[in-house]
Order: sequence, then C-alpha cells, then structure tokens
Amino acid sequence: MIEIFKALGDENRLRILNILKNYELCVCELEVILEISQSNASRHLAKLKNVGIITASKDGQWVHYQLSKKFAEKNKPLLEYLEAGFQSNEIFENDLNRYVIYKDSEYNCQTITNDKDLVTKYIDLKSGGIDNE
Amino acid sequence: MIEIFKALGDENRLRILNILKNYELCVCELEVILEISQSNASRHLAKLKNVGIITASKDGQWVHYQLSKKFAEKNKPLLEYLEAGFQSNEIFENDLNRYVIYKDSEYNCQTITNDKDLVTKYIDLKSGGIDNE
DNA sequence: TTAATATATGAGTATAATCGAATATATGCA
DNA sequence: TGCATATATTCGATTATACTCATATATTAA
Repeated sequence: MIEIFKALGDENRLRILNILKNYELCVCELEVILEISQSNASRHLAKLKNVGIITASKDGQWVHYQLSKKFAEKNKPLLEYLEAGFQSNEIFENDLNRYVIYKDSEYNCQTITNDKDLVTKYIDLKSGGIDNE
Repeated sequence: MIEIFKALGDENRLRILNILKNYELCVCELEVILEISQSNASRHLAKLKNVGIITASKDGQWVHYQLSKKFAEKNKPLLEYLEAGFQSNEIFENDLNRYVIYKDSEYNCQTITNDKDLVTKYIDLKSGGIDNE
C-alpha cells in the first residue's frame, strides 16, 4: 500500500494515470498530450508499472500503456477515489480534453514522429490557447 | 488529491493513521505504541493535520489526535482502501495489537510521563517479545 | 546489414523529504 | 511568579526523488 501511495504522490504520474484510466496510449502520445519529455514520461510510466497500477503491451517499436485491469478490479475503492479527484480538478480535466482533441483528429503516432510540433500546436489551439493558461 | 497521496506515502504516517482510524490518542501515547521519537511523531501528525486527514483537540497540556470525521465522510472510498490495506499487513496489525494492549492496561499518559520505559516494556512483553521480530 | 526510430536507462544535478538533537512555546501546578 | 511538562518547531545532516541530457537497446524497414 505504501508503494502505491508513493507512486500516486506525484503530479506527473497522476496526470498520466488520469489519461490511462480511460484510454490506452503509447509513450509518444503522452509526451505530446502532457507536454513532458520522453525520458520523463518513460520513467514515470515505469514507476506506475513497477507497482502494478498499469501494464504495457508492445506493438512493434511502440509500447502501449493501459490501466491494469487486475489492479482496478482488486482496488475498486481506490479507483473510485481517483475518479472523484480527477473530476474535480482543472489540470486533469484539461489533460483529458487535450487527449480527446488528439484522438478525434487525423493525427497518430506516425504524425507525431513526422512533426511533433504540428500536433502539439494543433492541440494547443483547439484546447483554447496555450496550455496552463 | 496530490497532497493527500503525498501525506499517505510514508510508513510512519500510515502507521499513525492506522491507529487514529479507530482510536483517539495523544502524542505521547503514539510515541510509545509506535516507538518513534517525540519530534518525529509531532511532525508526522502535523503533516496529516495540514492536509485535513486528522484533527487535533487540546486537553490541557495534552493534544489528542483523531481521524477527521469530515474527511472520512467525504472520502469514504479512500478510507475503505486504507482499511483493506491495513488489515492485510503485519506491521499495522501489530501496531493495533500494541495499542489494544496499552488501552486495556492500567497505564495512561501520566504513567508514560513517570516511566516511559516501563510502559514500553510492558507492551513489548505482552505483544510477544521485542517489536519487529 | 545499415539507418532510422521508440523506448529505456545511466550519470549528474537540483530539489525535497526525513530524522535526531536542540530549542521554543504553552500549559499546569507549587 | 517560577518550575516542570507536552507538544511544536528549528537546524543541520542524510537520504530519496525528479529532472535534463546523453547514451543504450530493440525494432522496423531499406
């Protein structure tokens, strides 16, 4: 339990989990949605995975992360608490909004590879200006 | 939510909360039950109090700490998760056992003041030897 | 096989958390 | 008032955590 709380006591990891709670993403997508560096994203994902909160599935050179069904099943009250916390916080709502914009667009991992800035700017624009404003 | 997780991501604070979840104790009692220093106990209690998980009530020179009813009411799923975690862990079970031994004894805060070692040794003995063994 | 790419990991640094020891504050009592 | 006591806080040292930049690993595709 302590390790779980430690893993959840970090803003970036909570932001990641907020997305993965509902969707399955690869690392490069999380980089763009949350605007964090590749190594940072990878490291936080590793931490969440190490304590069993999320799982990874490899798809070629891409790695998709998702909420662990086993964990969610075994820890329903915690998931419920997280959901309530996510819903009452602007940061998490904004991140989710950014992801939905991306998901509903024509862009994908390949687009991000080709022109990461393009995708980032598209999301920024559609989500109503620069992030964190 | 982040602050809550940070507050819960520490073994000593979880051990404190494990006791306060069911009982109301003053600082000197927590020192003896958990075998932590006075300044450490006070510090951790302050942290739990600052994020609203516990409350304090002053009784003369003593300060009693208890789980915040408001917090528990507003965060039932979290409390449920904690309870499950506490019950499946030997450390927390042992701490609770130590408190019950103390509570059912003739000792109290005054006894602890007069001879802290006596109370500690009584609990150690009754709980089946030295703590953490 | 070689080049390109997605992700993971290592090294170094900055920041934050924890702890023990000492001190400050506040209350109770003689 | 002056002393003893319960708790809170400060200081300094140590350890842990998070971040950036650089590099390693593994996979794809030419």
